[in-house]
Amino acid sequence: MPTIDEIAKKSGVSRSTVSRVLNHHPYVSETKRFAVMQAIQELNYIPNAIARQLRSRSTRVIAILVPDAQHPFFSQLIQSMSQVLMEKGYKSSIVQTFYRKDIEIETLQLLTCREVDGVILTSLENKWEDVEVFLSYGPVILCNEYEENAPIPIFCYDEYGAAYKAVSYLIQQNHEKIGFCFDVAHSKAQQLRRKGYIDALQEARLPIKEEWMFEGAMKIEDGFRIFQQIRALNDCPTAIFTGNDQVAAGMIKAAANHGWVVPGDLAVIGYDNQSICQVTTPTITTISIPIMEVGMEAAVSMIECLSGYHEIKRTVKIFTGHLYIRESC
Amino acid sequence: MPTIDEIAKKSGVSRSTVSRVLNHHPYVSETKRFAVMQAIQELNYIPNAIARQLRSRSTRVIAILVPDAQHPFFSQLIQSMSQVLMEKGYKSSIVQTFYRKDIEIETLQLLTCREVDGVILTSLENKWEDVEVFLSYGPVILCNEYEENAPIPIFCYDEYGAAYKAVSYLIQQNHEKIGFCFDVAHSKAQQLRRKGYIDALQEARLPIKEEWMFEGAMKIEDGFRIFQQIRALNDCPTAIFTGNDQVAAGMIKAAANHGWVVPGDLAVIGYDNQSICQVTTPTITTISIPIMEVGMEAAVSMIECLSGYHEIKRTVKIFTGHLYIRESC
DNA sequence: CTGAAAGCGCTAACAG
DNA sequence: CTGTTAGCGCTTTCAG
Repeated sequence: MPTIDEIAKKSGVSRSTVSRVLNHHPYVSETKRFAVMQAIQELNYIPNAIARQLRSRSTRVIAILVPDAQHPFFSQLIQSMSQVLMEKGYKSSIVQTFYRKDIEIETLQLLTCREVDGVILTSLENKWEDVEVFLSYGPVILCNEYEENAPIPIFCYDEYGAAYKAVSYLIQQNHEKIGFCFDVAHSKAQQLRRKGYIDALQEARLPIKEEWMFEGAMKIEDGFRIFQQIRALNDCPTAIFTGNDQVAAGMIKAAANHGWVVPGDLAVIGYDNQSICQVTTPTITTISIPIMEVGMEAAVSMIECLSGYHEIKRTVKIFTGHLYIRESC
Repeated sequence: MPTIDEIAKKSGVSRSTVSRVLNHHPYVSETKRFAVMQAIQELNYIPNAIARQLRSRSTRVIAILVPDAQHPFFSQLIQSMSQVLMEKGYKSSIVQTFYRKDIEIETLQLLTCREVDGVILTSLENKWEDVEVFLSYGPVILCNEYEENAPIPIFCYDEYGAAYKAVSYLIQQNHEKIGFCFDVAHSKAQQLRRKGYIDALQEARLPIKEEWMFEGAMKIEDGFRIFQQIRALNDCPTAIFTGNDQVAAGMIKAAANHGWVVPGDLAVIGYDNQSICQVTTPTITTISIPIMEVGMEAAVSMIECLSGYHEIKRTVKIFTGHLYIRESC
């Protein structure tokens, strides 16, 4: 593995000159540039990235934190962010928290020790105070999560509005007993959704029952499980806002397997508008949100923060979801 | 951002001593260790990771190359690999090739410039000769792809056997016109699958028609599209080996939308045994393969290569898939 | 047990 | 236009 010094020696120039041609500086004579290029070719030289990073104090790596890379929602976010970052010459380091606080903090520490240039959080496991201390070390961006007063760029959905819209639609269909699913209780985004759900019910003077709210709703299997929980209830909801399409798909299938008719016996509404909505029977009515767009905007914003064109300050961009009606309610 | 020198100064020792306590060396007096620890605490010091990496010539970062992080198959692989790597103190840098040759090469170059310690390839876009040149710079592992003679660890599925098994099952059900889907033609794994498909047909003296083989089969939408292609054929197959569950799900739904009965009018068989198999109507008969296990083993193997316990040599571990019968054929 | 010194590979003033 | 020089922050001999 040749170093810059070997190139310098071989091409008969100083190491600065080699560095200059490497970095496309002007003011290098054609002769020397050529000699250097040739040596680089011959020795098959590639500059050591770590040494450069130490010098330049920048790694061009962005950490993207997700709870679970396997979930379609997050993998879509990862895909869109990575693509934008790559196009701009940044690499993305994906870290899964598995909903664990400690992993989130450890990753933020990569900022402190200069191993990454920035961090994009797609969920928030810790209290904001515990995250805030890292802000002085580099840009942190919130995407898909909301935090009151956080002085950073935030890209999120109108969770309140989406839930309100979904539940209102169910009410409009004459449902009076409506359930709600969420993933983790500590998420602000989920709390906003819950508020939308409750407000819609309250305005319609419909019953609000704790036993109609189900935690841990992320995957198809959770849909199976929650259907069983519903079935076991004395007083079952007739409609449910599942919070994501995977859960909706699982619930629809579990219901069918037990002879329930969807939407007749149980109306189901999803969230995200993923492809899976189109392949279940019945197909899934859902909240359509611009996942890729949000990922891309967050990535662009990160790059802007890093280019230092403007100081990092609180900006909140809220993306609106709209109801996409199919067959499940 | 304090450096090791500031800690040294503050705690009244040399920078070597600070380094020693940082690295849990023995032979540091309790008094000094304590003083250093205190200074670290007070100044909130975290060692600069890049400087360490430059010194130690190791980044503890593994690049994981996937064509598309959004596809459930690859996101499962990513998840399992990342988890194992994280547990062993490695970070994973996910790079999507989007099936592009140049991105694959660029990522392998990260090995050359020491920015990553190893590379795991979950697909292979370039000719092997073009990848081989990077082997001298660090461990490269093949996972989910096969390459004759590559002198590296390979973890893959018995693609030939799986396809043969699936197609034989369809033949057993008295199908005589059987179609085949694949993602990209240059993949060795896909070529092996195709061979299994063709051999099974040949042994049963069944017709082999190029027009029953469909390229670009990756996602639900591809299932929709390929169904349309099938429908447009003068002579339609009565059964199809879709190569992945997403495509199977899409095809089943498209068929139903056009009044076809699955499996009556078209028998469909998937691959991967993902959760989606359980939510379609009919549910999907598929080839079940141990995706997570393969990912984990590949990650473990990478760590072993890096620990240098044994030299890197060709090892081929083939995982067997088995037929998981549900309703779609 | 501890400190001085050398250097990982590269960049960027600075002075020609 | 080019070379010398001084580090980036850390680890690790090598002598005490």
